[in-house]
Amino acid sequence: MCGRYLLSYDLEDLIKILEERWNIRQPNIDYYEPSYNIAPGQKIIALYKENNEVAAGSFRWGIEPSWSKNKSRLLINARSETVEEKSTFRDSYSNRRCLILTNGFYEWKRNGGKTPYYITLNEAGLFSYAGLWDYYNDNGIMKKACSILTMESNGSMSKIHNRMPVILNASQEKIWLSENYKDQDLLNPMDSSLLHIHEVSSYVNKWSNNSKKCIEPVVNEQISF
DNA sequence: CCAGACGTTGTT
DNA sequence: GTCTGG
DNA sequence: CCAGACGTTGTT
DNA sequence: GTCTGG
Repeated sequence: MCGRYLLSYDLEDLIKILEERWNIRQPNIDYYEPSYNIAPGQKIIALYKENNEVAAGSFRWGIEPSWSKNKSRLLINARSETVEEKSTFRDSYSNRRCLILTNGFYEWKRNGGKTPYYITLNEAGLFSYAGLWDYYNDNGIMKKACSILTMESNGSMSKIHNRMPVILNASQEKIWLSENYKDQDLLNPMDSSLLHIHEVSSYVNKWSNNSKKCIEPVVNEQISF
């Protein structure tokens, strides 16, 4: 699963990357703070198609279906295996795919307790998760929310957790956002040998802890006699 | 037809 | 809203 | 995802 | 345990 991640670039650097890599000149970002600890419900940045152009926009992390009575139960993930058939996601899958910008995520390994790990893509810097978006009604104002697709973990990721986010490479990103995307087998693309993983401290557990300390490696102390 | 679920994860 | 189950 | 709350009434 | 909030 993917329930906590980061996007820690300064706004200036992020805007530069958006222009160089996506030719986005006027990102429609109404709120951004660099974060080492993005939690469900927060404002995040994603790329989506608007007027047939790739645009950057602000989204809430967590889709809330229009019929939902329990407004606080956000759908932060969507299973890639079933996204085409589930009524909650099917329309978004057809018409509202997005790329959720990131430079790494966290996963907790259950082992009696829970140990957090920081996972990133080797040398890639900024990358993205395949996502879906939909509108939600915020006191009469329609706003955008999104979910991160998940897939079965493979390789070293499966030692930590059985699920991982769907990560797309540059060419897959373009296909994912294209209007004529059909089922091009993009939902299970990541070879986790490309991922770099290291243990971090439980400092990251608390969402309000938002600093570089979240991603600092923990070296397990050897107990010597 | 109406009633009830509709999502994911982890844990049990 | 839309689908499934009875 | 994890952390933290989880209840009511009356009085200040 | 289960729900809410970030």
